[in-house]
Amino acid sequence: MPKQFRPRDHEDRVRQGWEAARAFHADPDRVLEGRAKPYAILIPPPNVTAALHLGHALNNTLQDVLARVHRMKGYETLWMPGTDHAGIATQTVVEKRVKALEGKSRADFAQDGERGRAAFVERIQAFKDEYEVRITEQLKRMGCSCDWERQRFTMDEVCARAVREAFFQLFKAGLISRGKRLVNWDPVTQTALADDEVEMEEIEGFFYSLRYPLVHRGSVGAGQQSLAAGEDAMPVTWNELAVRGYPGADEHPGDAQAWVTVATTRPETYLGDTAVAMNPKDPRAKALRGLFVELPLVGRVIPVIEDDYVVMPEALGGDASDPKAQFATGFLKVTPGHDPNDYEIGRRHELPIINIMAPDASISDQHGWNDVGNAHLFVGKSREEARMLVVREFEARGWLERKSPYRHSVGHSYRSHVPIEPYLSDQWYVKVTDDSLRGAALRAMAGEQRSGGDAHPTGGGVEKTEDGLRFFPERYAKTFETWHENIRDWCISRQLWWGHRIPVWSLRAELPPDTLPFPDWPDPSDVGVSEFETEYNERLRKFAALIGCAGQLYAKCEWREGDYCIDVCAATEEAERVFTLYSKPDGSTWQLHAHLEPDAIVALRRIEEMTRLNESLDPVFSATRDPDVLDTWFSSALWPLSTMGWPDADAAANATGIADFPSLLPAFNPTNVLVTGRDIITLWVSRMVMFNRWFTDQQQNPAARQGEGRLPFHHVYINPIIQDGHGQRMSKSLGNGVDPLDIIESHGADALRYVLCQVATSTQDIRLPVDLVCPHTGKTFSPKFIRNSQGRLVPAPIQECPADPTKKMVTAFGLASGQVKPSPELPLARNTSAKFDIGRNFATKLWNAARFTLSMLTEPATPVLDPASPDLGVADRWMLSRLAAAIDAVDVAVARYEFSVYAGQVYDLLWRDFCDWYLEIVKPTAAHNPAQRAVLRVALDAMLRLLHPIMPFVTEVIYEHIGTLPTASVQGLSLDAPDRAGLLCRAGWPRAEASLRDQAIESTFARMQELITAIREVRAQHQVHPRRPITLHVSIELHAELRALGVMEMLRTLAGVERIETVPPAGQAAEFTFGPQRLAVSNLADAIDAEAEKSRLEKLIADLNKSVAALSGRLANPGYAQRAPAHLVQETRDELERKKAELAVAIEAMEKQG
RNA sequence: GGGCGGGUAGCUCAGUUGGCUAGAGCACUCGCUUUACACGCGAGGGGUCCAGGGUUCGAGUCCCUGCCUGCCCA
Repeated sequence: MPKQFRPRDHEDRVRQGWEAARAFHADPDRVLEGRAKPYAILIPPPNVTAALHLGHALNNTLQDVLARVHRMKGYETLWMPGTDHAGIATQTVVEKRVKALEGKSRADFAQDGERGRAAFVERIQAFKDEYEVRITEQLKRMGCSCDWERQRFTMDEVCARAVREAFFQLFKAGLISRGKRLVNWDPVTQTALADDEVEMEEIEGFFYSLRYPLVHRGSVGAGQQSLAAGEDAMPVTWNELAVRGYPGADEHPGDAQAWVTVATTRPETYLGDTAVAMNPKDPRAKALRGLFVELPLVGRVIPVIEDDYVVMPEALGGDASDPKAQFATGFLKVTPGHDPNDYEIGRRHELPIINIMAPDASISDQHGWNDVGNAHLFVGKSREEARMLVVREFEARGWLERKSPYRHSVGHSYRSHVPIEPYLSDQWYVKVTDDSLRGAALRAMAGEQRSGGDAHPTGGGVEKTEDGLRFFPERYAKTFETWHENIRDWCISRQLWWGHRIPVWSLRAELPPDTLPFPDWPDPSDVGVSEFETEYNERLRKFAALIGCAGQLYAKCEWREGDYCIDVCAATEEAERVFTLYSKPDGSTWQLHAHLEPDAIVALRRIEEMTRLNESLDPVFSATRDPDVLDTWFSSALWPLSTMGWPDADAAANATGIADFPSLLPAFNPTNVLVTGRDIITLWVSRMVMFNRWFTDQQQNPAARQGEGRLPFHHVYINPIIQDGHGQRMSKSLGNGVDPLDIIESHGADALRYVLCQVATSTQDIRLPVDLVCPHTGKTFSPKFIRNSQGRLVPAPIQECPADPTKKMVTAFGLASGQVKPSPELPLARNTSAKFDIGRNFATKLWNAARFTLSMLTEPATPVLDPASPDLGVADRWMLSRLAAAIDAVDVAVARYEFSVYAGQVYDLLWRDFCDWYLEIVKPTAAHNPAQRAVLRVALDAMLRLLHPIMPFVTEVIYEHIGTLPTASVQGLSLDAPDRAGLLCRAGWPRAEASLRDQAIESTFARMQELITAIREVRAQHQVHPRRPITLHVSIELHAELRALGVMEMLRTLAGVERIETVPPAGQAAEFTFGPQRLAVSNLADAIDAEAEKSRLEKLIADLNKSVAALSGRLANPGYAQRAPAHLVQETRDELERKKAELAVAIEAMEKQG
C-alpha cells in the first residue's frame, strides 16, 4: 500500500470497478421471485438548471449511505436516478443565455409561431443535455450508487407517457378542469404560479387614504351590475347625507360634495374598482344605501355595497383585537380583477371584473378595460409609475387624505422576485381538495403521527396505521398534515414553452344569442351540458375504438360566458394524431385528408353532427391545442410511478431496451424512503402521496375507495439545511456557497461524505463556517466579513493574503455582486470549510491504520477463532466486544436515520478504540500471536464494512488489499464474502451475536485505561520524557490482579512502565491514587520536580474537596436518602468514601512534599 | 398573526425515559521527528448549560413567562 492516501489516485479507478461489475444494478425479478427483499429509494431529481451544490451533496450522500447499507444487508437495492426539467427555472436561465448569445428574446421566437417555439425549446433541450451530463458526473464523483442504467428525465418518453395518462385520468374523473380565476401572475416570466411558488416578503410601503366623491347614479345604465359613465351622475352633498342620518355629516360644509375614504396600499388599482364596500353593521351604512361613488378621472360610477368582510374602524364598533381595525376607514375599494379578497366580494355581489393590466403588469386598456375616460395618462405605465401618478393626481385634486408608512407582506415570485400580480386568466386546476386526493393523503399518515381532531377519518381499515406514511424527524408530520388541511385547488398550467404540453384540444365558438345546441333542451344548464357531454363522449368512444385508440379520447363540454366549448383530451400520442385529420389547404374550407376506414368516417360524422351546429365551429379534430405546459411538479408528482414504467411498462421496455421494466413497479413501489428537504414536503411529497395513491387504487384493492391506493414510500426523511457560519442560506448572490467538486478535489469524496454525515444531526440545521483558500499560498483562512445592503454577513469583496497582506484576492461575493472582477493580480479565492479537514484526517487515519494492520498480518492468523480462547487477552476480548457494540449502535442509528450518530460511532471505534488503544497494545505482541492476528484481521474487515457506506472509495481500495489475505473468522461475527467481483460494496454487512459482547471485560479494560491515563498524567506533570522507562509501585493485591489479567505488557507499551514493584519507592517518587489504591511512580527523572508535584497535588486536592463537598451535601439532604432510588444513594455513598480516601492520600503526599 | 426548531467551551455541535464532578471535534497551551499516521501521539486549560420563575430529594433535560435567532405558513 502506498504510504499516503491520495483520493484522486483511486477514485476514478474504484468507480470504474463498480460500474464494470454493475454493482448497483437492481434486479426486480429477484424480488418478485422472493429471493431478496426490496429496498428502493427514488432520487429527488435535481433540476437541470444548474450544477449541484452542497445541499445536493448532503441529500445524495445520505441516500447513498442508506442504499449502500441495505445493499450490504442483502436487500435488492434500487436507487433510481434522474433529473427534473424544472420548467420555469430552466426556461428563465436559457432565455437569459439566448439573449446574451444570440440577442434574441422569447418574443422574437414567438413571432414564428409554433416553429419559433420549437426552435426555442430546442435550445433549452441542448442546455438540458449539457447539465444532465454534468449533474450525473457530479453524482458519480460523489460515489452515488445509483442504478445508472435506469436513469430517467421528467420529460423523457417514459415519463411523458405517465404525465399524459395521469392528466387524462384526472381529466376524465373531473378532477382537472379549466377555470377563469385570479392567479398568481409573475409579470416578468409572464406565467401563472402555484400558491407555494409565491414567497411572502415584508416590504416598507405606504397606506394611502383616497377620497371617492359620492354621487347619485344618472339615467344611463339600468341594472346594478352595469357601470355608468359619469356625465349625468349627480353629486351628493353633505347636507343630503346629514338628512339621510349620516353620523358626522354636519361637520362638513353642507353644499360641498360628500365623499368616502378608502385606504389602500395599491392606489393604481383604483382604475379597476367596481364597487366600494362597507360592513352592513357600520352605523353609516344606512345613510349610504343606494348611493354610488364616481371614480376620479375614470368617471366610472360604482355602487356602495355592503359585505361582512369589511373591517369596521375601532371607533365605530370594530373589533379592537383586530389590528386592521385601527387602520380601517370602514370603506373598502373593491377591485375584483386585481385582489383575491375583492374577487370573492365581487363574486358574492356579482360585480363586473375589470382587468387594467397587460401581462407585463403595465396599465393597459387592451385587456378588458374600456372605460378609460380621462385616465389615459396612466395607460402604458408600470404598476409602480402608475401608483406615483395616481397619488399625485389625487393629491392635486384634494382627494388624497393621508399617506402613512406601512410595513406589510407582499407575495413575490420565487423565480423572478418581483411582486406577484393577482391576474384574471384561464388556467387549469387539479381539484386536490377532493377527498380522493387530499383526504386520502391525510389518511395515509401513520396513526401516531397524526394529531387529533380528525376531519378525514380513516375509512374501513383499508390501510393499517403501522404501515402508514412516517416522517423522520417526526415533527415534520405536522407540516404535512396542516398543509393538506389548508390546501387549495392546484393551478397546474404555466404559460411557458418548456414542459409537458397540456394534452387538450379545444373548440370554441360563440353561440348566437338565445340559441341552444338542441332546440328541445330546456336550458343550457348543467343538466343540459352533461347530457350533451354524455352523448358526445359516447360517439367519441365509438370513433376512438374504430381508429385503434379505444378509451384514449375524452371530451368535456361546457357553455361559458356565452361561449360554446368542447375540450378533448388525448391520452396518448397515437390518439393525438386525430387532431391532424383535417387540413385547410386553401385557407377557407376544412377537408378530411387522412385515410380512415368507412366505419370510422361514419363515426366521425356522428361527432361532427354535434359540433357543426354553428357554422363558425371548425371540424372537431382540427381543434387548437392548449398552448400552456404543466407545472413541473405535476410530472414530479408522478416520479414514483413514471420511473417504474407506469402506465405502460411494456412500452417503456420497448422504448428504452430495458427488458425488466414491467417488474419494477410490482417489485419496488412503494419505495422505502424519500430523502428530501423540508421545503419539498408541500411541493412534492404531498403530491406524490396523492397521485401514487390515486393512480394505484384499483391495483391495491378493487374494493378500495377512490384514492386509497399504495403509498409512494413508507418513510420520509427530511435532511437538514446547510447554512453558512452565520446561519444564512448558502446562495450564489451571497457568494457563501461551497462547491462539492472543489471539496472532492481538495479533500476527496470520502472526506466530503464523512463530514456531511457527521453534521447531519436530527435537531438542527447545519452551520458550516465558510473559509477561503488563498490562491497565492493554497492555505485556508477565515475571511473578513462585511454586511451587504440587505444586512447579510458576506465575505468582503477583496481579501488580503494572511501570509502577505500586499497580495490580494477576489471573493465569490465580490464576483457575484459585480463589484470586482478577478484578474491575474486579483485571483478568485475558492470557498471551502475547515470542517472538511475532519473527514480528510479520518480517511488518512483509516488508511494508515489499515496499512499498519496489514503489515502485521504477513504471517497467517488463526483461521477460526473462538472468542473464549485462552490465546486472547483482555485487550483482544475488549476489541471484539467494542466491535460488536458498534455494529449494534450503527444498526440502530441507520434505522432511525441518525447519520451523525452513525458517523460518530465509527469514528470512535476506529480512532479511539482501535487505533489509540488496540493497535498500540498489540504492536509488540501480534507478530507471535496468531489469535491476535485473527482479531486484527476481522476487526479491520468489519470496520471497513461499517465505514464503507459513508466512505466508499478509501474502504474499497483497502479492501482490495485485505482480499489477498487468507481468511480468518471469529465465531459469532458474520462477515459474508462479496457476491460480485470481490467488491466491498457487494460484501455482507457485519453481524455480531450478543455473545461477543462482554460487559465484564469492558469494565476491566476501562479500569486499565484509567490506570494508564493516571500514570501518563503524572509523567506529563513531571515532564518525564516519553521514552524514559519508569517504575510503578503497587500493592501486592493489585500486582496479583495485574498479573492475572496479563496486562503487564500493556502497561509497558502504553505507560512506559518498565518495572512493577510491590515495595514503596526508596527514593523520590510521585504518589497518586487509583480508585481506593495508593500507588506511586518512581525513576521519573534524575530529580523529581518538587514544584510540579506540589501544583499537581494542589489541584488534585482542590478537585477532591469539591467532590467530597458535593457528594456529602447530597447525602445530607434528608429528601435524597428517603426518595431517591436506593442503588443511587448507595452509589453516592461509595463514591464519597472513595473520594475521601483519595483526598487523604493526596493530603499525605502533599505533607511529604513539605 | 399561526406553526415548528434552535440558544450548552473561543467556534461547530452531542447530551436517550430528570440521577456520577456536563462531553466531542476544531482552535488554544505544554511535551514528543516513540519504526502506521505531525492530516499524528500524550497531557492540559477553558462552560453563571440565554434570563427569570415553578415542579422535584435532584433540572442542561419537565412546566410557565420573557429575550434573542432560524425556517415554514398566512
